Amino acid sequence: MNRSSSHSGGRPQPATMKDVARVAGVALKTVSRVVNDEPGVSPPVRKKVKAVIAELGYRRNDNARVLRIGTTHSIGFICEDLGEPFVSQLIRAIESVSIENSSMLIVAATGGDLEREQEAVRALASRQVDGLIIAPTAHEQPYLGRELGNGLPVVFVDRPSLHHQVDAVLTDNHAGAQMATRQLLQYGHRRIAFFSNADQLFTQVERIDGYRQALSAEGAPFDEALVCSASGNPGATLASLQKMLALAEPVTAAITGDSLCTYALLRAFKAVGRHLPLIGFDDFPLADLLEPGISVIEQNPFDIGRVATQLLFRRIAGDTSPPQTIKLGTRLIQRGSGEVGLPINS
Amino acid sequence: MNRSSSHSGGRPQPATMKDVARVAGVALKTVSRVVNDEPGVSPPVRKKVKAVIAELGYRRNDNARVLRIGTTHSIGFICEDLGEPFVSQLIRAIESVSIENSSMLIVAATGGDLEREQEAVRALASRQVDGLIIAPTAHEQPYLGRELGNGLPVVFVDRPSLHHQVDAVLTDNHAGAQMATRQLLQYGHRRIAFFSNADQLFTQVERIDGYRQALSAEGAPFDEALVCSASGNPGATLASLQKMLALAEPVTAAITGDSLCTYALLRAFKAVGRHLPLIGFDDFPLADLLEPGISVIEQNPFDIGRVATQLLFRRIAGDTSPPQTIKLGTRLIQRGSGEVGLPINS
DNA sequence: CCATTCGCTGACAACGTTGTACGTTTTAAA
DNA sequence: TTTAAAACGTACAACGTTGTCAGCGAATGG
Repeated sequence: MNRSSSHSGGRPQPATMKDVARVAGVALKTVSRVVNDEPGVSPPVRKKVKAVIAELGYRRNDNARVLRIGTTHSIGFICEDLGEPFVSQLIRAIESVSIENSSMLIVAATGGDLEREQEAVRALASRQVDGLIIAPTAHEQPYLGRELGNGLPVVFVDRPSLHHQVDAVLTDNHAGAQMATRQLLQYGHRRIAFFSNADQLFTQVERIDGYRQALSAEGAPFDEALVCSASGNPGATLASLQKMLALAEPVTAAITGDSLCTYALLRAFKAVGRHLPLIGFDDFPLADLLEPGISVIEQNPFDIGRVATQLLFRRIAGDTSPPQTIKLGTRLIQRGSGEVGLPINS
Repeated sequence: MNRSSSHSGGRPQPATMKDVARVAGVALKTVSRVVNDEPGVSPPVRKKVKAVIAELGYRRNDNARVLRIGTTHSIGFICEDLGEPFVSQLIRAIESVSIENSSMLIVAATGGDLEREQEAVRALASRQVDGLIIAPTAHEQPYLGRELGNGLPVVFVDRPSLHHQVDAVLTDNHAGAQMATRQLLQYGHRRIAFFSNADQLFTQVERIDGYRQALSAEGAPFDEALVCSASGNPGATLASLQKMLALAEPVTAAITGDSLCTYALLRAFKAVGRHLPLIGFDDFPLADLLEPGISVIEQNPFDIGRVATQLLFRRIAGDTSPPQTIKLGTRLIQRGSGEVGLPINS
């Protein structure tokens, strides 16, 4: 059979070490030594082998290698949607740290479906990834026990695992929301709305909780009527806003749970012809160019990814200290030259 | 040695088919048949084997499988920066089509370094990916010959390969820029600037070329002084803009080469206190909420990724028709209620 | 001159899986 | 009952690589 590189139709069979050995007239193991830069091969033989390798276009088959060696030098990343800006920065960081540790990155999206999440974990585990980074969809990962039991290192990002003792790297959502709320309270606001898009989502729950806690710490009443939890939908956001403005004690400021909510609320502001002081979770491009500029609580997805991946590689290297949860701080970026602090009704 | 799942310290050895066979008291191949749902195993035996699999937490080792079967069911994606919004949508599409074809996606970033690009191709090829999607950094891929010779299917996205006969899926940058230019010309503009961020980049070259061609088709002179090619840098953009405004025949409208340029130019507008009619390449969130709304030429990175990946899987399936270049159209999104069409100097 | 070391090379088994070939038992048809 | 075929089960070799060990000649030491 033709095992050479370029000529003849069909998909040519790539050359193997055996082929190289045969053509070079040496033993298989000698080729292996040359390929892996191992000592014990005389310069002339080494040169000859290298020439044949180039001639045949030989490339080492890492799958066979893995079978022998045991480690794949690859990690997996599982999330809901690879297209989100937050995830995009996560991936960038994960890949970058991964390459530093000479590993490759396999990504998988679940679309928020728990079954696909399980399927992804199964597939990645079958491929013998050295470790897994998961931005989980749900609170529970019933399928994860087997993998953890098999010793697969796993780090959660953005959201924790509630039922497994696993490393997690999260944003300090609670503190971030508190910071935003306190800021608005400090400028005299008492009727602060919270626009969230999914009130069962961990990050959103934490943020609403921080908001709530900051309110009560300042003696401001928490009002269910000032919480909108369908803010992914622009229509629902507008309706909510109108309702809140029509209250006996109308809303005077707002916090949004993520950038989609911020977008939706900004559109609602435009629709009602009125702009309220607003602090949004997540920074977004051009936030400073809008009139007024939008203040935000900035998370740092790149850092989350970086820290998580570094932790993962420590686990892969054998670190068996107890699982830890790392919370990364947020930053309040004030924009709009004090808009946030405008007195009520201005 | 302990090959069971959970107890005992250290990293436990995962169970193998051999272990399952031994514990279940059947032959290796019988376990293989059960695992792969092949016929030829009686229900009681099948049940017994499944029970042992669950008991030992056995999981098939796909690397060994690959060695036998030959196909890894994985594809690779190589780009400059995994964090770009454009790339993010590409990945989303590629992963999605990949999963439909029961393949996983391995991603690699090059940071624009040709050597790392080569390294990534080498690594992915060594891992025996079934195919490769590349958003190339440079015009040349000197290293690619070996892989193509070895029969590795490759599809380029966003930018073509100039020296290899390879499939490519691109945006019709030329037509998009022409469309934008014609639109501005139609409203009477003759002094249209082009703000690009890298004039040697394929996409930017194409766009400038389209712009240039549309100008000359309408008898409008092309003026080197109206082209800024360092527009990634906000400072340079501002300086350019000021220079263009100070010309004897000053600029009256602008086209930007990508969203970063758009951002930079918008900031420059703000800095000089003057807003020119603008059509930007690439849509961006909130473009409609700015005052005035920003018109854009919209590309569709998701479609590019989808089409490219579908093409790749056709190649993987054995399609040997000649390499093709697919250009996807753009769409002009008009915003700002006619701002684009405002007469000069309004 | 023999014994020992050293540098180089090769034969072979193993990694975990699947395809092939061939037994053995059960079932159905003659 | 006999015969054929189906159903079930097993043994073995291969996929491409690397670790182990042994062999060989030459150089070194006594």
